[in-house]
Amino acid sequence: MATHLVWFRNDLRITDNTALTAACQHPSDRVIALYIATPQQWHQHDMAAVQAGFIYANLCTLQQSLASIGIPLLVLEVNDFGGIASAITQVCQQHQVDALFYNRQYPLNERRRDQAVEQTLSPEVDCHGFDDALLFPPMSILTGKGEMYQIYTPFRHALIHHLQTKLQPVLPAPKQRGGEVNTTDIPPFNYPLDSHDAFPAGEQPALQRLRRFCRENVMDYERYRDIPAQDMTSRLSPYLAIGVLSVRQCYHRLLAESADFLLQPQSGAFAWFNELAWREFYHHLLVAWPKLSMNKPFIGWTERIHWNPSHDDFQRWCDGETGYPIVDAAMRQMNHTGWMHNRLRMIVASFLVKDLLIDWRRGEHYFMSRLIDGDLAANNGGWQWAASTGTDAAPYFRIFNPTTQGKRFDPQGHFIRQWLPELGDVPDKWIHTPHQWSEKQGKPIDYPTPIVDHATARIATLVAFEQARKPQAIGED
DNA sequence: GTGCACTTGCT
DNA sequence: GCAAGTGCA
Repeated sequence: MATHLVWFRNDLRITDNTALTAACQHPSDRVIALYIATPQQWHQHDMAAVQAGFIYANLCTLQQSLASIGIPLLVLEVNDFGGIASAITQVCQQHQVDALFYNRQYPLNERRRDQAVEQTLSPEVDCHGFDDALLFPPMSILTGKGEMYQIYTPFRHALIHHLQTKLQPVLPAPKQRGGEVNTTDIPPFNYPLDSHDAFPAGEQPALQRLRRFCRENVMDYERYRDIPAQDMTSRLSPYLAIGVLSVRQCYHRLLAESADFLLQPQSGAFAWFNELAWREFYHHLLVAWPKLSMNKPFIGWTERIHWNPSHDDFQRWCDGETGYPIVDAAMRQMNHTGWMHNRLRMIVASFLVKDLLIDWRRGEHYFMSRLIDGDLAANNGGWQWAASTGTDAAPYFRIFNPTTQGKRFDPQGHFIRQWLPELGDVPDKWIHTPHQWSEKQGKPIDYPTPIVDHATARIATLVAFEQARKPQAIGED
């Protein structure tokens, strides 16, 4: 009989958990689980209080579900990654652990942390890392030249090929083992913890939501996903971000409901699959190009852009006080709920970068500090896409018009009115340009005038990008 | 080399 | 129509 320690990190579930399953392979072995909170590290990574609260809530349900299969959960708190190796060593000595099991995390700091742990523990403790967080391990989906893709569409083609030939099945939760496990309440982390009713904690609510979405909503996803007032998105991102749900579970569930969706690129199921594929793409990218984890843009020359350093402009964007209703409503949705509709994320990101000419990294960090589904790879990928600094050739001269976007995706202003009650009197026709209505009527409204004129800002941004791209053209002749 | 294609737009 | 390059097969 051996003692196995399962170290939970971004995989707070017992179903389809590769490391947990491996640790439980032999019924006679003793299995204990461990989670280590790292408040200092979270702070450095701008983790949102809603996400920390969500982790805490899900850890509590994880403790229960682990107890139900006879596995006790230890929860420790260590300030940062530096203290983890010694903390785990101590646990291993206390419980006479023979082997450590964990699912790999791919960002740079996490990989370094795991290396340090393995070095410290070996050879007394066998360490087993598993690829579990993605459909396929990073650097396993490659071009003909053996390199990671830089363009999404060919990556997706290769991904589909892999899915059809070598995807792992979903793993069931391990069978119950050993005797009863007593649980005591997990003390709250030494970190701000917020919670929100919109995302109930636990694997069961997550799986229910997944099943329901794939059964009832996904067919309409292509048609309605861009309408924030409709809210036809899956709302599964918070669960995926901390691993309450696995992406394999999502894919298999989708396949169970729409067996041939890969043959129907127009279907809602395919559109949603695209989102899972984007997640996969961005995670693979982050591993292939470490600079992406180091605050660097993918396209080098964009480092030469002279960003607007304004603290005030940035703050107004953060607070939803820009005078562009769709932008402000979106920011207030995020500030109040910890979540923002995907279409709106693109709109507000484009606005910060292309209208205010503010460094995308400030927006990226702000998003992380507010989002319940904050995920380094997806968030960075999304921001670099919006800022035109990323892999895909989203030409920088393609700039969202916030008013046009608002009219297209929230025509009657249903979403805007939800978050900007001060615009209650503004007729639908003017809901995207309330200041114009106000002037016309001679009625003041309690809402800011636009922080910038879009047409003017657009030109300025084009110039700033063009100058950065061709610096030698300046001052010559 | 050679041709095709490139998330979600805008004036 | 833009506008321009280059990743990928």
